Amino acid sequence: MEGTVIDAVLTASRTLVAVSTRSLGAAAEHTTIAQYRMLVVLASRGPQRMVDLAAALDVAPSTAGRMTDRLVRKKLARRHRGRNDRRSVVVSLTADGRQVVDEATARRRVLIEDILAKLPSAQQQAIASAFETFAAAAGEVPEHLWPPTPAADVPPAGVPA
Amino acid sequence: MEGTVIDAVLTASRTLVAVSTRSLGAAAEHTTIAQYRMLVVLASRGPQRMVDLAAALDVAPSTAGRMTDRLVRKKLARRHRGRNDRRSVVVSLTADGRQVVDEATARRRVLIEDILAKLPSAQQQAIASAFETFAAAAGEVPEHLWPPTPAADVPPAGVPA
DNA sequence: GTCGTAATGTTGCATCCTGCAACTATTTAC
DNA sequence: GTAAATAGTTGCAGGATGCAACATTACGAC
Repeated sequence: MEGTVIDAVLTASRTLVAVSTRSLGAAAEHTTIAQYRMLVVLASRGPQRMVDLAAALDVAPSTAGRMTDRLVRKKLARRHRGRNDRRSVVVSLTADGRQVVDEATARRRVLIEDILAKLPSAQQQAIASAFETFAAAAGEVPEHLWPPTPAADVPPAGVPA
Repeated sequence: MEGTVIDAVLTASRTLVAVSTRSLGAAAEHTTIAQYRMLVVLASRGPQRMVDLAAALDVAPSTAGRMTDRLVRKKLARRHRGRNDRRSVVVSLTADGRQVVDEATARRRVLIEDILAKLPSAQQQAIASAFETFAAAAGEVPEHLWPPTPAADVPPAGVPA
């Protein structure tokens, strides 16, 4: 394959990674990147068991558990006991947690918009098309139907207390 | 501005952030992401004063200092005393440090190549063009002339010991 | 030249992130 | 009904991070 193409993607990659990082840095006052990643998973996939959450984040269950502790302390997430399987713990977003995710995404949009605003409309279209193609090849879910599930901000089913 | 364009970029952004993360996870055995970021800055900008390094990474000087401690312990970086300004400390890469950066970049190239390989050549060209335009608008240095300076792996000038 | 101020790093302290190993509570398989 | 697998939590250890306090060095005003 031609190296030039990869070079172009690699360059843009650095840009976007930087944008994402910045959108968080200035973001939620005291929400860390790790915590934000967890919020995003919960927002996009809905309430998750601890194990699945850990797997989605690619961290050890103990890490996911303690991260959940902190999010709960900040009222960004909740812990529920699974009723089918009483071993399991289900973590879900609170309204506050959802808001943090929404705001961060909004900030990122602004940063990207600032970059695109420098270009004529025709080039913006070309970029949209190319980026869509790329994301599709990578098997990513397109933004306009993201998050995949509305992710109801409630426990999976009636939980006693 | 049209939301669709931003959506496309945002989607591709998630893809690339994931790729970058993965290229490190499997990467240097015990080099963390933070350490890797520092190595990249040193590789791309050459030896840096502690203050500038901290600014480039957007962390506090104390963090940069302690991160440098760890990199030095692993023989990936060196500490020098500035001779013009004896307050300053200059950090530079060792050959080992440079190698870590090169290997991570190579891994990332492979991941991106895997994605692009699914597309016909024409689309690859379109992607290259669009990504270049985007990166240029963001003011990023293109990959084919990166790192900007050869970043000589030596102290800025004759340092006594 | 001397004194006050600014710049550069480092250290102490607190908090978060992380993984591994050990342990408890449940569930499932035989 | 007991053994094995699964789900979480806790103890322990090390890296990442920022803020405040401190020592050194440089620079500017006089």
